[in-house]
Amino acid sequence: MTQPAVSRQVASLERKLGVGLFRRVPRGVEPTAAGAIAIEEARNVLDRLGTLQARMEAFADLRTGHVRISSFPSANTDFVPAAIRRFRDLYPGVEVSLVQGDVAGIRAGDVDLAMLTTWDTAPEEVVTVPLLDEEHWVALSEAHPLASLTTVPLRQLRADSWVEGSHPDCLGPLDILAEALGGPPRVGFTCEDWTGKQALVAAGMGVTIISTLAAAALRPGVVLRPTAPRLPSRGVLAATAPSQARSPATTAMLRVLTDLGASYR
Amino acid sequence: MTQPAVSRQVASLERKLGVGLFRRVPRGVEPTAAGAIAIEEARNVLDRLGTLQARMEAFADLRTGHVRISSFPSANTDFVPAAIRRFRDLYPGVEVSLVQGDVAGIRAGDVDLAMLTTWDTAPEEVVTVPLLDEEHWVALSEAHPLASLTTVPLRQLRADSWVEGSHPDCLGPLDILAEALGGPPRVGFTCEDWTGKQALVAAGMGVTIISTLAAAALRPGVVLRPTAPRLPSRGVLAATAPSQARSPATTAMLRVLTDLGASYR
DNA sequence: GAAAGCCATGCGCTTCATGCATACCAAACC
DNA sequence: GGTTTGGTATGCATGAAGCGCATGGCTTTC
Repeated sequence: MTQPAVSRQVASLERKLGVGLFRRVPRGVEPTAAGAIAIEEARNVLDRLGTLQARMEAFADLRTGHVRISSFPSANTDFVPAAIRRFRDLYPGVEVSLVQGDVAGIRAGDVDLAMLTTWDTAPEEVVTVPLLDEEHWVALSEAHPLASLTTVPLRQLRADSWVEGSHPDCLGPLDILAEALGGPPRVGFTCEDWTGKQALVAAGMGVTIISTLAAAALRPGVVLRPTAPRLPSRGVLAATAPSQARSPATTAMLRVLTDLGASYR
Repeated sequence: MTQPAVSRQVASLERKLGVGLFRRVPRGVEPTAAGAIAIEEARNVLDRLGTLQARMEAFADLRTGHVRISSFPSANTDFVPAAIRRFRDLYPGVEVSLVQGDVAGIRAGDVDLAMLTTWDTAPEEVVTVPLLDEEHWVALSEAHPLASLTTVPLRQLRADSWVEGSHPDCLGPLDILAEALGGPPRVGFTCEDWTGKQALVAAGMGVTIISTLAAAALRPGVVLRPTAPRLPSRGVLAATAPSQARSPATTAMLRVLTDLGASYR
């Protein structure tokens, strides 16, 4: 800012306030009593503007903020917790929540980032980013007659009892499984969580399907085997608001998720 | 301010800060976490700006401030104290000082308002405002032989002892007095202050000249008489910086002085 | 299905602020 | 005493930024 500009601004301010702020002395200017107070108060104003900007930068620089993630059981087994762990190491000031809710929560403002699979349908207005592709294996008790095979023909599981979950991704698209089996699976148990399902399988009470993400927390006594025919793979996605409506923390979390997803390949 | 202007400003601010401040929801906007903080801090900034303005208005509205006046003994006798009294009644928040210094102090910044007479010379760059014209009388002891006259011929005071002060305005231009007397006055005493001079006069130790302003505090035992020929009158002025460089308090004091001067006529 | 709210954007305009060059003033210096 | 120097105010022209109006797009509501 050049000197004439300052000169004008000061003169204009003096006119607006109706008070002289500077006395013109031989070798420059000198604040009047009012001017000294004006300088003091102006510093206060600048200080406040500074803290405003600093607090906003804290959001932009990820020293504070909040990300709310909705996810699904198999992603919660290992992938999302690992992402949260990495995120908190990188940005300890940012709060991370795992919330109940689905992808519709993004539009409603209840969720910042939703984990999805390609078997889900995403609304039009959210952006989905592919993270990784996962395979499906059949999970058997290590005492199961077919446990010694390297690849399990699905038809031979026709008579087995199947453990399903309430979440639709638990056994995958049932029609595909039914086709491979040669008929609808015989569902012996329904269990919400992976721990319970694996416990049932380990106890020899049935077989089930486990995907890559859920396989990270495999219980002793349970073995995984590829199937013939192969079960279809499934893409895992993250859904967020479009980039201009995304918070810096959400963007950062998305980056952590894609990085982590890449390392899974 | 119209809605599109606000919309643009918010968008621009969000771009500058790198943080979204409002989420666009179906029926309007809603502050984000960062936006809520920004609003809070913005209120702080506005508060500070408000106090800045309020404190400046306190100067403009004469609820605070400072006037430094330099004056001379006869004006200090009654006129200036009365003006200060009236000023403080009108503007109790404004501090008033009587300072040592002369009209040169205005330029130097030590004095805001200087009392002058037409017998003084004022620098070019100050503004002088006439307040009143004062007459001069001869002061005699009430026991003085000429005290019974309504008008005292100055020639008859040729042989009297005169009391002068160190300040040049005490006996007025000596040459005029000398001409009226028919010769230089015989100076018997020199006394700085009016009280002392009047005491000497009351004690019959000499005579002196007293002007209108000094006459306000006339001591018992001293009488004032017009002279023949009449002594010249003298204008009393106030000198300040030019109006655009004047503080509101100085302007107000100048107004009080002119009002009070007018009431002296 | 139509109407009403509400935010974002294109467009044209005005206003404000800035920078450059310069005038002006007083002090300091040779 | 004249000249140089440090510093502020002003005329002028350029440039940018902000505003208002009108409009578009989207959603909710009657």
